[in-house]
Amino acid sequence: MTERGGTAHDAHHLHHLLMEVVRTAEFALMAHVVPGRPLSMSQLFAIHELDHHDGMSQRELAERLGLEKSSVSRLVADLESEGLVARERDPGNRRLYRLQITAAGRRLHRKAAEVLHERYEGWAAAMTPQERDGLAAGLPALLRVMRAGRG
Amino acid sequence: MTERGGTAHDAHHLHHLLMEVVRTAEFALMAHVVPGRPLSMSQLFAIHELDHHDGMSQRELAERLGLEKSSVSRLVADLESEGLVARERDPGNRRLYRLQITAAGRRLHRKAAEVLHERYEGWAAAMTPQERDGLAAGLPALLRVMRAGRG
DNA sequence: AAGAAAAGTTGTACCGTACAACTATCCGGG
DNA sequence: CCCGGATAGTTGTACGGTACAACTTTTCTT
Repeated sequence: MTERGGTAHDAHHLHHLLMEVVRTAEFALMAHVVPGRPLSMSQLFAIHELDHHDGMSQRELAERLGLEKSSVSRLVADLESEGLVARERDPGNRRLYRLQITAAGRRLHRKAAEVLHERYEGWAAAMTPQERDGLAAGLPALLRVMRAGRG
Repeated sequence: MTERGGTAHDAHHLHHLLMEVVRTAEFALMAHVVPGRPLSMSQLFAIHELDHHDGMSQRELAERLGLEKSSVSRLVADLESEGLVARERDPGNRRLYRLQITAAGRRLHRKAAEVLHERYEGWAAAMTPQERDGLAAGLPALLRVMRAGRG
């Protein structure tokens, strides 16, 4: 790694940091989100989307989640079997489902959001204001540039 | 942004950001690291560790990677079968291996580091200095607090 | 020397995912 | 009106990455 200019060292440093974040964050974020109910990140995302956009089709959900339709088919089937979402065929187009979160699904989502909120607040409290501000500025930027790289 | 204990909004905001980062970063980081040779993140980590600490045992590697010894056993067996690492029993304690990266392993690591370095520099170039500095301060802090959360 | 501990291996299972082939429904041009 | 193609979803299957438990081999302790 030839050090030329200020960013070369940064690059090396941040490359390690990023890999560590990827390896650490999923667990730190997702572990024990809801006490008796293990939730995968995709499940949580799905519930979140469904709580915000009622009546989505599975195709649309798949797009939002970045998953294949078959994966979503099974994902939703799971959630349905636990009573977290309801699927009804669209009467005007019986090919597609109108997905609706149930009351139980909403409760779960609310609970998860609560837990995650508290978790984040614990983390935030353990950071300095500069660190928090740094993240608040840096993470969106990071997402922006990572996404720009590969459409 | 975070001053005055107004962390509630931040918490919500950053919770989403984090989840997005987790979902985005692995792909953005790991895709096409070495042209003809798909590498998992754990494999890359392993090669990195082995290039820095010669003669590690599998147990030690497992610790560093945060993986179970059986997973590492198979991981290393793979790398060995591709000629990227060599294992020899320690003559002074034949229970354990002394893992050594091979010349080919070193070349691969160097290549991967190069690609990732360029990739990061592309990202860095698309960020403002504040954003870069923010990440440089925020990511280590994030790791610190996420790790503190669990033993 | 006996038994516990340590390093690694193997069998098995699970989760999340993708891809391909399939069914069911709908739509538009002959 | 019907048929071919598009669209939504399902099912079969496979794979990568991981963990856990049971096992072997070697070493350490008493």
